Amino acid sequence: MPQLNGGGGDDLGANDELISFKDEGEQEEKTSEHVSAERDLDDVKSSLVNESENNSSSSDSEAERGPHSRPDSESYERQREYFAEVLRRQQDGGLFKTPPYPGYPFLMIPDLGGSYLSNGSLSPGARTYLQMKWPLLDVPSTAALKDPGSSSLGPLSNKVPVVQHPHHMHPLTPLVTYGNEHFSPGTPPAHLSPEILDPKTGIPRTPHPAELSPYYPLSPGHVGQIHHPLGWLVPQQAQPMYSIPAGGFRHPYPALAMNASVSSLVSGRFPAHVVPHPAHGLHQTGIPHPAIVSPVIKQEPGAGRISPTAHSKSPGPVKKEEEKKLHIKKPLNAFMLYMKEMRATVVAECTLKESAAINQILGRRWHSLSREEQAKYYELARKERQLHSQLYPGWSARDNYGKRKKRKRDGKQGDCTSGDNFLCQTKKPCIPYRPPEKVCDSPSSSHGSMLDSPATPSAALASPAAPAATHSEQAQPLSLTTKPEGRAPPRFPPPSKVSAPTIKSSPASSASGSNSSQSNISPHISSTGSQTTPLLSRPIPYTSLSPSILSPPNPIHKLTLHSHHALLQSQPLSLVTKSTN
DNA sequence: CAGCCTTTGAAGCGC
DNA sequence: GCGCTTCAAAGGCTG
Repeated sequence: MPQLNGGGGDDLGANDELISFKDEGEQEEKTSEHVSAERDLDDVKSSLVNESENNSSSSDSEAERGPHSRPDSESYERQREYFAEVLRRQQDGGLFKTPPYPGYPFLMIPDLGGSYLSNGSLSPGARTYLQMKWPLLDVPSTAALKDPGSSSLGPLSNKVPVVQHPHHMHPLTPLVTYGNEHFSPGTPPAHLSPEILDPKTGIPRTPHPAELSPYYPLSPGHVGQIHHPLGWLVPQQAQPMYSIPAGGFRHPYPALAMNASVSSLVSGRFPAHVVPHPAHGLHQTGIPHPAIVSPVIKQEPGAGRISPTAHSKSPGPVKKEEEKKLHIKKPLNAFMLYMKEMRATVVAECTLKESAAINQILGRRWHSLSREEQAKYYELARKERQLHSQLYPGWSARDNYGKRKKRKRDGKQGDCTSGDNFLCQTKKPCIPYRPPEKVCDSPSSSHGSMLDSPATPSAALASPAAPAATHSEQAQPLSLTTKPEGRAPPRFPPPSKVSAPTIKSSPASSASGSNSSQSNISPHISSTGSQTTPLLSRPIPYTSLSPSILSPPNPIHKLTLHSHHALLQSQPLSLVTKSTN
């Protein structure tokens, strides 16, 4: 299993906080394998990369030795250059002219414009190394690496050898939610272009996205690998929320991952260079934000589209046109992050695939989460919004309004006019969603009475981690119409009613001030009973699903089950969940 | 094949 | 300030 080694290199400076990932040699071996594929191109006998990788197992690390790892390394001056370059590149997009540190995967980009040595090998300066600050967790089959297409650097596809380890998610993994379409082949990073020359033509070209960032090479199939849902959050790992993970390549903001130190992320402070150029919405590194989606590319994922535009040097108008097409997605909220994280688990547990059903379960589980657990997601969401706003200062959620296909709201409302006005009072009709063959679907019939008890006791007891009180919260009565009967009142009483109104702007800040709000919870609990109003007499929604399934085992939940259903409580909730299978 | 379903939260808009 | 709407993810389903 992979291990985390705090502090990848003493010389990393800002990178000190990065975690060097070393898989007991396996990692480096695979990286070496990766590098070996490059040799098809430059036919290097004494591959510096390989050397560094092979030597990395020795006591001396490349990081420590720097350029002097090479026997012919001469001068102190060169060593100085080396570290200067390292530091500079760390702040400037992660490209190295010298082999990166061992333990960190990288892509070697031959710079054919550079000079060749007399022996035919590339001079050290003829390579550019794209440092991956997050180590490779796994490397794909050699077949993939030795794919002819990958032998030439240019076409390093998105399938570059990065596979996320299923059990170690990057803390930000759930943030990488902008789909795989981000890597739109277009949008050449201007400042990187000079760094990469087309291996065939020698003409400067725009690097393929995979060359720029390996953080998003995962196919959708890889994304859903099962892992401990909160593995990266659990305190015992003692990792900061935004620490570099063991497994994560898929940083939502690759550019930031490459440029901003973790501490900057955690603290919320962003180096000036992180702030993107407002004009085009791309980070300095040229790596598009994952939230940026080009509709065009989304429709035609084929790589063929890349580009005339990308390769052609015609910057001007065409480029602007493409930029106009960029779609910056909204940052994910806490629940979305949670869903991303937990979906695979729920799918595995319940053998469900339909997102609607899964989301129902996740919704219940979300409410059953402890305050602290939710707080983590709120914090993540807050940071994501923060990053998003940093990257796209001028972006507004309004920009995306109407970009989706218009929903058939008119149709729905038309239905309302036709009858069941009760259902029509809400945006979401209270029609239970029941996937046909739901293994996880619980004994809705046998335990229907469960619905009468507070759906999520913990929700009633635990105060939120302080999400910003939102309209959703304030409009909770509306939500109740789609929730189980007896659904707990809003866990997060509107600040305006409970605490300082200023909380709304900052979930995190409200989290810190949640204590004050917590004291106001019990009144809300008591009000639960009074909630048995017409609203609750509405058709029972999906929540016929057993709470034991919908909610993860939870002490509070157990307690409630005990009080309401001693029979069920007699067996562990987890068993109850399993038994449904 | 576009849109729906389903969840919560964030944000925008109109009143 | 409140209520409503839209969008964010996801993937099967539907017309």
